[in-house]
Amino acid sequence: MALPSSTVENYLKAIYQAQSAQGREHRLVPMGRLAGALGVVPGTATTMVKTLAESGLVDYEPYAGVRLTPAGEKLAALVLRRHRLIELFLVKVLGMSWAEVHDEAERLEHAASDRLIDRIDAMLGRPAADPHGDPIPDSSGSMVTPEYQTLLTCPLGSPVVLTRVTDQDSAFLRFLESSGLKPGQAIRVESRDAAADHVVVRGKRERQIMIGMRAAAKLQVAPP
Amino acid sequence: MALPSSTVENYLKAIYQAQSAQGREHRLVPMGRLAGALGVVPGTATTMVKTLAESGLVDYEPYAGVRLTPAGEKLAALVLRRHRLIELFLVKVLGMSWAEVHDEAERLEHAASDRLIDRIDAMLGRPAADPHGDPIPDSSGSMVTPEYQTLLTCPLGSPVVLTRVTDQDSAFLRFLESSGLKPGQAIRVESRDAAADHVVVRGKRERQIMIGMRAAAKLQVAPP
DNA sequence: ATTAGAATTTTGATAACTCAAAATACTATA
DNA sequence: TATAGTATTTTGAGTTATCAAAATTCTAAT
Repeated sequence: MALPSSTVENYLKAIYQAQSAQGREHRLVPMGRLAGALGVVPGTATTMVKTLAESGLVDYEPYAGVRLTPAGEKLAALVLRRHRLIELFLVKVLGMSWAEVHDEAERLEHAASDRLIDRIDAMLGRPAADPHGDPIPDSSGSMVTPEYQTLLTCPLGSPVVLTRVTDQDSAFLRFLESSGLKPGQAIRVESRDAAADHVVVRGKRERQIMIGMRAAAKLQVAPP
Repeated sequence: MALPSSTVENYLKAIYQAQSAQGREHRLVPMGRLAGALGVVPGTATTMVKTLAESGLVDYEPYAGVRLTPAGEKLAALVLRRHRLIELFLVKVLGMSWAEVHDEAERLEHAASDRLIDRIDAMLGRPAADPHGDPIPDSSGSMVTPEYQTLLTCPLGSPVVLTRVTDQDSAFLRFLESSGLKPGQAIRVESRDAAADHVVVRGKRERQIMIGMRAAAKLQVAPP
């Protein structure tokens, strides 16, 4: 089969991510959601998804949604692998900021050869996660996704380590960076106040940070 | 003006390179040559060149050929800058082989942002030339192209330094690499024999290498 | 069960790039 | 200067990916 165009890669990636975002397994991604994620009108997504279905990369149920086939899932994982390795490389080797690498990787992921990706992987020591804590699939496309607690669900008061940030918005990332809230950082949740819709976190050098609950749900943590 | 598509960038680059390859200045590049360089049929090149002319990037004279305008030349130089910095980066930082970086750079040059390119440039210490000895334009698009002698024209017997290889063919590059003939290498031309169509070079560790004259013309040298 | 409203699909166009092959213009030689 | 041969341009058509807006289908509330 021919190389997938970068458009195809983007559709597969978006479907993959929408599927993971929507709870567990075999859930169909509705066209509206997919179109929104890709910044196209729904009709465009419908058309494109039908051709992906003909290539055997997705299962498509009219009026219901799409789901990746195993073949599509593998391809999507390889795109994510490229994306995440590139992000980590840009941060670690080129010293770029955590917040600015996403868009860069978004373009480079379609241009980098497997050979280059493998060099990068080797140079970084076969890392398990990117700068956001997102797990990096291996070269066969398989990935282990640990289940973490979030700032909303972890025990109060105990020390935990920030492990993953599930939002790529660069303003949000800049805020986290300026607050010292990067993956790897030891923190603890001091209090939660549902009425005030906030969580208070004690971070780096005992600094106290207040975060809205919506945002707090995007910060995942693990026991130290 | 909108970002040029990678197709436009490739046309400009090809015109630039054809112009430099064809001796001096204001020479028009014929459509056949351009089409050949880009791997498209001549009719395609004609059509595309007409739209480039409408954008003010080239001057087009029907049946005669194309030439870059100053605007087109600047854009082309910036593409070359990206290409050459990426090549050097892949060799120096990622340890890729001299012969394999060209194709990689060919794709990455359209995806890398100015910001990334500047990081790379800084990390490499604002280099003047890429692994082939091709000069790297600065960020304003200007470039100094030193005039070198070639193995066919340099003095016989005197030590010289290999400075530039004007051929990207990867089989040729692999041959050079295995012969120790990389830019920077000190060598001297021992003899030339027009009848036998060869040049004898004394290279690294006094090793003797024989090269056809066609190939020798592609190796440029400078006084040590 | 109907039906209003939302989501999805269809239809008809468009833009960028390409090719094949016919038509045309150049050029070099006889 | 006529013309054979080559290079270039034109024409007509195809591909991929997109949008706007009309038509259809689904869904949830009455």
